[in-house]
Amino acid sequence: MPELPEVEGVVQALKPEIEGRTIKQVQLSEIIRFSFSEGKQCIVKQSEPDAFEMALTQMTIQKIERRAKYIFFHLLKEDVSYILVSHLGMTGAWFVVNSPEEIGEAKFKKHIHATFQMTDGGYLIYSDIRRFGELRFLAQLADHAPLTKMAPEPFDEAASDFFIAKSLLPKYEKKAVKEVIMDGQVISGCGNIYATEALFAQKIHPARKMNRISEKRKRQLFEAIVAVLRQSIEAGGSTISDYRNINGGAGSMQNRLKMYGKKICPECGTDTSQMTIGGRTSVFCPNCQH
DNA sequence: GATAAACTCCGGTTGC
DNA sequence: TGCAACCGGAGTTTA
Repeated sequence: MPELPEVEGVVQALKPEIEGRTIKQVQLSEIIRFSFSEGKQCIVKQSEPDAFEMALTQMTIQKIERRAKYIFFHLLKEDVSYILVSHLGMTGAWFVVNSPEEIGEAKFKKHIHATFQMTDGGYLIYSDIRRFGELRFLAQLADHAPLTKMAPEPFDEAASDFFIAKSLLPKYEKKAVKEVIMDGQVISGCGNIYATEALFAQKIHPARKMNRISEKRKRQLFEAIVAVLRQSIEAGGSTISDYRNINGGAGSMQNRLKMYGKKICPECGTDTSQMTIGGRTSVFCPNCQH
């Protein structure tokens, strides 16, 4: 499942391939169309499928950037700018190919949901096995309110102070630390994998209440999150489950994970424990983490 | 009104 | 071999 480092890898791979190119034609899948006719917004949000395809035709992709776990495609048509917001959900993947047939893995080829044919030939393709991802065409980010409520990028100078301030709010102070750090309105881009790793690195129990952690420890935890995110970006992300980069390739961070998905603590050899926190499976060492 | 918990989307994977 | 249970970002709905 793609988290911030994986999305960063996708964006870095897409940039040289796609920036500056113009979309000739867009084709959405029959599943998207059928779901829409049933009243559901499958992958494509806030737009009718026909309107989405029409709107993106002749758009030039000026710039691609990552924000939290989102990909922003900055678009331009007839001097007016727009944004295509993409979230990969659990199983979304982008491919840049000369023909859709080039997608090697059957399960990705089978679940193609958006095909962007470019004016210079070639295709930008969005595939999504479980359809948890989203494509949202907007005139401006404010047209989707949650995007304006995101915490700053964890690498921003102000992000640590932002985290401290948020953690003191009544809404968060009595919650489990893991639930808080995974909230995109508190810290951007920290999903289950990296929250698990950072809490283990800091020997903090994932269920510990926020108000039972000192400011100093909170700042240390924040730094641990930033460190593990940076390390993972350098390693090309974690290849777990259905994440692939745009070449269908794999990162290596999964080999460096110390607690996520582990049965035994690598530090002390104790069997790890599991519990559900904020609706998510959480792994920790009952001996090391307090 | 603010907050929280429940619910929704889905198919590959796992376990019986 | 078949089949039900399970999992999870982020948004929406219900309590």
